[in-house]
Amino acid sequence: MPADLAELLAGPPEVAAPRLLGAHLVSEIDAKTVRLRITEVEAYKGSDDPASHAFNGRSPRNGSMFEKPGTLYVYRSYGIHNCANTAAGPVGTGWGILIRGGDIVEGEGIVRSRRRRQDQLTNGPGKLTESLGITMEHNGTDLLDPNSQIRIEPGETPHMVLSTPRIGLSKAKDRPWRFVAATSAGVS
DNA sequence: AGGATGATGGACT
DNA sequence: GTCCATCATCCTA
Repeated sequence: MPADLAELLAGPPEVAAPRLLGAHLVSEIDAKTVRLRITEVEAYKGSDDPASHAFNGRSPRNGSMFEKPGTLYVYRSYGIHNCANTAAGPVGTGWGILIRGGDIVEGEGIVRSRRRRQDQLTNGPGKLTESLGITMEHNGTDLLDPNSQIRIEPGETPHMVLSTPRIGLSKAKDRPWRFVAATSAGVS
């Protein structure tokens, strides 16, 4: 819960990502509001990061990650799921933060109507986008604009943050750029 | 509780 | 043709 999200996201993703934990990801689609408290993120650092989609430069697919910090980058994963990132860092760097998980603050009924499975609702990047109704058509949305259908808003600071290697990668497994909010109840 | 697998689209060689 | 920043389901135990 950075004082200023725009300022935070303008910085390097491995610094901004852990501080994004606790912020809210809000979707307001078809007059249905879902609000999540972000609990799990991963940093990707463009041309400095072999695991990043932006490692080989800008392309039609990853273009929105090169836009201003706070721009939503949605990509299709394994032909089935959508995953949501926010652009970070100076324009043109291709740095970004993948939003992997969150806790539902508002709109659980909406989420349940969108998900077939009724457990494990928002604890993975594909599940999270399905729960929020985020699709490719939202690619490029300004997450910092209060008028956007998909937004990030300031939230609460987690008590503790854990960092681990990122999930599902074959490259750059050494970077501990996955960040998880730990509560007093425990972690995962 | 944990490992294997199929689904499926787009980017890239 | 191959490689995925995944998920749900179907096994074996």
